[in-house]
Amino acid sequence: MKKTATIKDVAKELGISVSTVSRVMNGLDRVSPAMRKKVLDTARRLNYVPSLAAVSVVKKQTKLLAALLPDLTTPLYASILEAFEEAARIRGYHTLTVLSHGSHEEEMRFLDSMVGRSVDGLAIIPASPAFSDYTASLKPVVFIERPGNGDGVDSVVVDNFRGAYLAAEHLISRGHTKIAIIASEREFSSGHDRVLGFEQALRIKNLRIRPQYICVGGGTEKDGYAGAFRLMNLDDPPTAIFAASEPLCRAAVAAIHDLKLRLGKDVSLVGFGDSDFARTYSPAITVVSRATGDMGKIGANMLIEKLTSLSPSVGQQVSLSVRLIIRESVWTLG
Amino acid sequence: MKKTATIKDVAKELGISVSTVSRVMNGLDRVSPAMRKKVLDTARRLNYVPSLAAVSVVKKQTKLLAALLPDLTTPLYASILEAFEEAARIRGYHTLTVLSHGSHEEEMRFLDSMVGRSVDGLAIIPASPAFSDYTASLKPVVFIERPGNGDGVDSVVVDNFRGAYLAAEHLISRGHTKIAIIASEREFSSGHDRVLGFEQALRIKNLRIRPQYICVGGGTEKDGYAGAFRLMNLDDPPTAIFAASEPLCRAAVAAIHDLKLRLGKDVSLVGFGDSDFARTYSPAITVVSRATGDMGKIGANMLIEKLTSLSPSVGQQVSLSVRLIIRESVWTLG
DNA sequence: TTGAAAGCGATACCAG
DNA sequence: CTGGTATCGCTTTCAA
Repeated sequence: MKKTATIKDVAKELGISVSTVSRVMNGLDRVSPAMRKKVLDTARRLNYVPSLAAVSVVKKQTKLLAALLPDLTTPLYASILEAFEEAARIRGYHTLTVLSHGSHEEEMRFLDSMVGRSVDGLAIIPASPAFSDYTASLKPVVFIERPGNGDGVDSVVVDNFRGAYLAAEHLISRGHTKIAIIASEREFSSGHDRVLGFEQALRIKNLRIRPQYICVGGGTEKDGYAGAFRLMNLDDPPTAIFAASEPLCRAAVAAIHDLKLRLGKDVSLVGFGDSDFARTYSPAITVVSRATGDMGKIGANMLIEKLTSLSPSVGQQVSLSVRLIIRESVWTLG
Repeated sequence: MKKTATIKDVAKELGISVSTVSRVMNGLDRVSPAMRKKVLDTARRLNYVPSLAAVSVVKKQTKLLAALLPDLTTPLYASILEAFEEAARIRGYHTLTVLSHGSHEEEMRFLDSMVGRSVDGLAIIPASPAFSDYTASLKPVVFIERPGNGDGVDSVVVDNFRGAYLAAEHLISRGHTKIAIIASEREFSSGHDRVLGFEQALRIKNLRIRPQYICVGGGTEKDGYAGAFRLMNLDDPPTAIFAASEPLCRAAVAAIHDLKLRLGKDVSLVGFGDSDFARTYSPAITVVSRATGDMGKIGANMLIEKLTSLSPSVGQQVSLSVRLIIRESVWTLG
């Protein structure tokens, strides 16, 4: 491991002061072109790069952003982080990634460890509903995918209500009246909003909301499978299902398959969230698609804006629009 | 933003020296229990947490690991990073994530930016074959998923050769003799090894390797689709296909579907790399599964071992075993 | 235009 | 056991 040279090494090598080297490295003026060149040359020759650690001690900023998210195997989160990292890097920031695995304890541990770890700002995809405003007083924070519940915290979320509304509306427009929903309550706000949007569509179209068609429970594939199974075994089963998350959608498909029902014929389906699965399954599945990448990108930009802006806007809430991707899993009735 | 207190604040508050505060915070002995308690209390009260930036200036270590990978939308990479982060965090390290998006320029830029950014070690999932030994002299490095090509660099990879061998062998054991492979050459070493393993199995079983069945090209879904399409339109098409990567497998399935062929009946298929898609498609797809999480975990542990060990072993090569998950996409011939 | 010196936040050695 | 102080690598007035 060749050890990196320090600013002193460069200064000594040239018999000049460290101040000058510092000026050159920071691209400040007040330094002669000749000197500048000499410094730059030996810096390169000695393989000198300023230590960010030392810089951040004095400058009190690290060009480091921390991102907290539940996991990376959920494509949604991976996609958000990917866009976040890219947007951050473009603006000169690096991204520190921490996974909470859905545990609120881990989330709190993260917050603690980020106080000392000098990061400039925090991006959080909460796993638990209970994010106190402890966060707000700490460092600049932006919540992604779910709103934080402190006062004046920024967040960028997807329009879950409207997404669910679109899904139900689509089903209704295709002649369905017996429509069920499988949603997760564990997803707190987002899951809840999807149920509301769904019900709103039925209400507006004057369809009756049958309690036995509202299947709200866990968010795992297992839960979804059980839910779909129960729904299709009802005396009067629905003709269409809205599966309000990717795993639930996958599970519904599996249940339908196992029940020997033909997807898109015996029963129609709309999912929430696009995926390779929905895209390539046969029949391909109609879904509500959210701009997942945008969430990460906008999140990063909002955060950096807060860091650099002199009058940081606070309490900003961005809600991203969704769109319906119509494929082959919905049958036209009547 | 309440600004964090410094060690001086704590010392001043108690009218003691910073040395003592430092000792307490670092859990050193040589400090009276009474004093220890007093310091701890006021530290908490003042919301004091040692600045890691300052610490790393003097200690020359940051407890920060940098991970470079092509992207996160590839589930394999996301899975590796997830396991890496967790293993690292358990051992007290944080993970800095940087994405190369497959560009070697980005990879080099990463290396450069990591010199100044004080990170203790580097984990790299190379996107390009050309990783000079520039890396070796920089900081402790471990390569994941593909071997680095410097001398004495550590790496943890999957046994691609054996995986492909298993896939072909399985197909052969089910009576297939006309077996094709769709592989990517862009995946350099890993793709190459898979072709070799595949051919080796045929050779050992005394099957002829027909050049027109060896379909080596790009790694995208588009490439895979074209490949499968071509194969099945041959005068004498294969009865089985080994798709040597996840996207290629998805593409092959799509092509087979579009050709109105029945997967698992008209044509058999084995994929490389498990996925939700392979698991939930109908028929479910037989695949070679690699322990993706292990790669990240082992990678992190190897790296940390190098950092902490007094006599770091170098040039270590770990090759992870694979296994075949038999599902429904392979038909037993006559 | 350049240099000297103070300071950032923390550690560690040396005294007492 | 506790305090003083040099030091880490770098930035930033303030003089020259």
